[in-house]
Amino acid sequence: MKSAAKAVETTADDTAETGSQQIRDAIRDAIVERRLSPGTKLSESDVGNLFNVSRTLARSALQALAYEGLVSVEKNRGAFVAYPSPDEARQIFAARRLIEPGILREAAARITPSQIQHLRQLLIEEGRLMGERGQTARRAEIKASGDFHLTLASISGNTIMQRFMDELVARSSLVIALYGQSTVSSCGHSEHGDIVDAIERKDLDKACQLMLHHIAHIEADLDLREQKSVGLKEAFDL
Amino acid sequence: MKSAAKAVETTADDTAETGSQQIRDAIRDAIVERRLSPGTKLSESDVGNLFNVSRTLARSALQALAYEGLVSVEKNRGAFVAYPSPDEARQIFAARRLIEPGILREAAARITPSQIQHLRQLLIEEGRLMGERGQTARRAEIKASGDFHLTLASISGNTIMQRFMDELVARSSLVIALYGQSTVSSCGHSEHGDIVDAIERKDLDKACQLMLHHIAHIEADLDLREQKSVGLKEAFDL
DNA sequence: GCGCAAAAAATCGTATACAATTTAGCCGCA
DNA sequence: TGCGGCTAAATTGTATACGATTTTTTGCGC
Repeated sequence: MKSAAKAVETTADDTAETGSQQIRDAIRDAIVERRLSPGTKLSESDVGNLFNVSRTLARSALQALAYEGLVSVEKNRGAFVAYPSPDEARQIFAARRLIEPGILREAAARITPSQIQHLRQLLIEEGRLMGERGQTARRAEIKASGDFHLTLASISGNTIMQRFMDELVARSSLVIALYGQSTVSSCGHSEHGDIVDAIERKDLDKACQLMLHHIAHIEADLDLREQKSVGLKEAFDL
Repeated sequence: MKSAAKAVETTADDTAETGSQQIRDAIRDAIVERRLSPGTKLSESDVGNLFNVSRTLARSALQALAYEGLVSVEKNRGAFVAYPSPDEARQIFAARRLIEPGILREAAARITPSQIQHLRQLLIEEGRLMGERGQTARRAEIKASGDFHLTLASISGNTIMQRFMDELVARSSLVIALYGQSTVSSCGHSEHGDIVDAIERKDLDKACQLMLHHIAHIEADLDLREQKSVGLKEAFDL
C-alpha cells in the first residue's frame, strides 16, 4: 500500500471492475479511433461473445459508455455508437472553449521542464504520424492529436477536469468523424506546437488565445448543417 | 414522436433504465441532502432489499454513482458513500472556479426575463428555508443552495456543462458535510442574490467576480487540514 | 405482386444461481 | 491471556435463466 494511514481510502488502489473495465476501454478506443462508426449497433450478446464474457459484463460496459456519451442506449432496442446531433456537436465544442483555457492556465502554472519535454515528444510523434500513410497511421494520429489536450489536462493536476476532458475529446472524435470535411482528420498540428511555445515563454494570455483559435479551427472544419434525412423528393426531383 | 425525421435518434425519448435510474436518483438525493454520511457502506443486497429489486439493479445503480464520484466501490469489498480527501476537495472547488464563470457568462448572454424571475423565486424559497428550523428544512436548504448553481447551468443551454455541474455540486455537498465548519450549512445566501442582480444589469465582469468570491467563501469555510488518522501518539501523548 | 396481420425470432430487462474473495469467529496452543 | 491459523459466514464477481418488448418474417387475402 502506497499511501500511509488514512481514515477511509477514497481511491481504490486495485483496479476496480477488471471485467467490464477492460471491455469498456477496448470499445472506447475503437470509437475514438473511429474503427466503429457512429450509429453502429452494439448488441449486448455480440459484445459479450466478442470478449468471451457474459452479457452481464457487456451490458455493464455499454452502460458506462452511455454515461460518457459515447454510446446511446435506447430502451428495449439496444446500444448504438453515439450519433451526435449538430446541436450536440456545438455544445461539445462550446464546452471545450469554456474549459480548456482554464486547464491551460493551471497546467502552465505548474508545468516542469521535463513535462514540457514530454509534450514536445508527443508533437514529434504526432508529426511523424502525419507523414505516414495508411489507416493505422491515421488512427494513431487521431489518438495522438487528442493526447495532446489530455496531457495538458493531466499536467494541470486536477483529476476531475482530466476526466471531463477525456469525455470531451472522445466525443469530439465522434463529431469529427460525422461532420469533418477536410481529409486531414487532425487539426492543425503546428498549432499545438505554438501553444507549447507560448507555455514555455510563460505567456499565458497568448497561450489561451492560441488554444481558443485552435478549437475554433477544428470546429470551422465541420459541416454542421442539419441533414434532415435528405428525404423524399429533393433526393430525386432535384 | 416530437422531433420530426432525423437520421438516428441520439437522445432516447423514453426514460432509459427506469429501474436502476430511480434507485440511483434516490441514493444520490440521500447523499446530496446528507442523510447518508460519507463512508457509509452501501451493500448491494441491502440496497436491493431496500428498494425491492434484485441485486443486479442495485449494483447497476451503485456503479453509476461510482462513476459520478459519489460512491467509491472497492473491488471485492463493496460500495461506500464517497469520503473525499482534502486534496479531492480542493480539486472539486478548483474545478468549480474554473467552470462556473464560463457558465455564468453563457447563461447571462441568453437569459430571459422569465428565467430571471425563476431565479429570484429560487432565492426567496432559499431564504424562507434559512429561516425555518429543523433537519428537513436544513436539508431542503442544502438542496436549494445547489439548485441555484444548477439552474444557472441549465440556463446556459449546454447540457454537457450542466452534467458536469451536477456532479460538482453533488460532490461539493459531500465535502461540506465532511469539512464544513460553520453551522450554517449553506453558503452566503445574499451572494446568490448579488449575482442575479449583476446578471440583470448585464454586468458580466461583476457577476463573474461575485461568483468567484462566492465559491471562495464556501471553500474558506472548510477545514481541509490533513487529519492523518490522528493516530498514534498525538491522540494520547498530547 | 402488394399490403397487412399474426406468429416467430431476436434482443433487452430483471431475477436468480453459482463461483471467488474477503471478513469474522473460533479453537487450540504457547 | 494473547496470538496464529483454520473454518464458516457474508459479500462481491460473473454467468445463466426467464419474462417482456421489439423486430422480422411468414402467410393470407386482395
